[in-house]
Amino acid sequence: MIKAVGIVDCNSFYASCEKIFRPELADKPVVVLSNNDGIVIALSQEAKKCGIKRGSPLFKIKDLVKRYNVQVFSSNYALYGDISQRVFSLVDSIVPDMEIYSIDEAFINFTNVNLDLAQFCRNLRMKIHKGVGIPTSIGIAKTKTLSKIANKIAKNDASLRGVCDISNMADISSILKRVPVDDIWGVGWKHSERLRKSGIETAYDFSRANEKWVKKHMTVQGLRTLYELQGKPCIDLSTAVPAKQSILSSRSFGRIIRSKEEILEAVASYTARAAEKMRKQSSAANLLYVFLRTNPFNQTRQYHNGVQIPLPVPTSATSELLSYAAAGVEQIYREGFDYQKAGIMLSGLVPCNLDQFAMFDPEDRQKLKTVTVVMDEINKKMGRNTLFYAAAGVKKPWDMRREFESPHYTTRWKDLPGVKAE
DNA sequence: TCTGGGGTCCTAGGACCC
DNA sequence: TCTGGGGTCCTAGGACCC
Repeated sequence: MIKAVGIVDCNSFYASCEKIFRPELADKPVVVLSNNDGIVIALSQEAKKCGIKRGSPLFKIKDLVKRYNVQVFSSNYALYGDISQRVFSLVDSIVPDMEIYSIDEAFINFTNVNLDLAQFCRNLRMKIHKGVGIPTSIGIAKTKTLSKIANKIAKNDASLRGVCDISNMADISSILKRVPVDDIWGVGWKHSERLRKSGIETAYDFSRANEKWVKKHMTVQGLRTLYELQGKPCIDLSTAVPAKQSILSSRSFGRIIRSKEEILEAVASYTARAAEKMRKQSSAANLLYVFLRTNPFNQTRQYHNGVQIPLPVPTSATSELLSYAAAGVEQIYREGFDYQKAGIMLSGLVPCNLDQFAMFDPEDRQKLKTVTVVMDEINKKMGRNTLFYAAAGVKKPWDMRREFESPHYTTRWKDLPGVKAE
């Protein structure tokens, strides 16, 4: 039996998405910023060559942007989500079995497949590039963790033409010796520091580390990573998309906010978004968590606080959640702070459609259901926030900055790219 | 002036029960 | 008032990912 797993990873995904509709940017440096145009979260190969790093605040790279004429974009998640769907529905139509892992990555199951995997994957890449316009890299190995390592090699070695297959290699120790511990999937900043202190510098060292020590300091998750590096699969491929267990909606404000009224509006708007996401997966929440905080990077007086509110009956109705969220804000808000961020989290999610209702329930659920369904339908058809609750405010002084936003080419009718008639 | 947002998994420790 | 082990359930917080 052949046991192999592949990972398809879109190169510089957000930056590549922006390039699709702007062919003249094909070989130009492009960066994409976080919400509020704060830091760089994605950058094209060309931008990397200019010396720009992921995570840099925009104000710190202003000079480089100017000198190299770097194209700057605010993040446009509607566009990225749509392109992602196109990429992976194409992949899904070609491969035997896959698991979407993130917006720009999917694992492929090659167990019991009799194919020249490298050749198959080179074809797959080509089809994605031709069909959607996104460049990808593919790594193939015996386990997920090793496939991530192979993927990195594919990205960095042009002679491999985007695909690296190490699934058949009898001895991969020479490869593992070249991978620093902090490049291992599942080993983050904290653990790599501790590992280095114990003399474990590379993936090879880690694969031979003491199991008890690893379990003690890195829990069973660390142990799984260790086995995976040894070629023993421990992290399953799960092709079904599991329902989310919690849903978070939070934002830094476009500017400092002091008044309770504006916080209430912002939180109401986040609540509406979270509730919408929750209904999309047919869940209802048992628990609502609201938090707000000042900017931890500033020297100003700090205040972080949050409150958990148990909901008497699991619900997904926006109007109902709004009133609990507002009560939460009332509880934790203190006058006299420069607030920078707020958010809400819905958790204790249970499967539920709006047809169900509890006995002894004070709310008129039939009415709530009708209102909610109609609003969701209209917003889906006409664009987000066509209909919204007044509690979310109209002026939105707290809304994020997006100075460099690209048009919503694929998700907003009026932004469809035009074709000029001759 | 300016530093993202949205998730998951795991464990330790407290509350509570018998 | 003091004494004890053992079990379950829940939550906060840490670590990780993209």
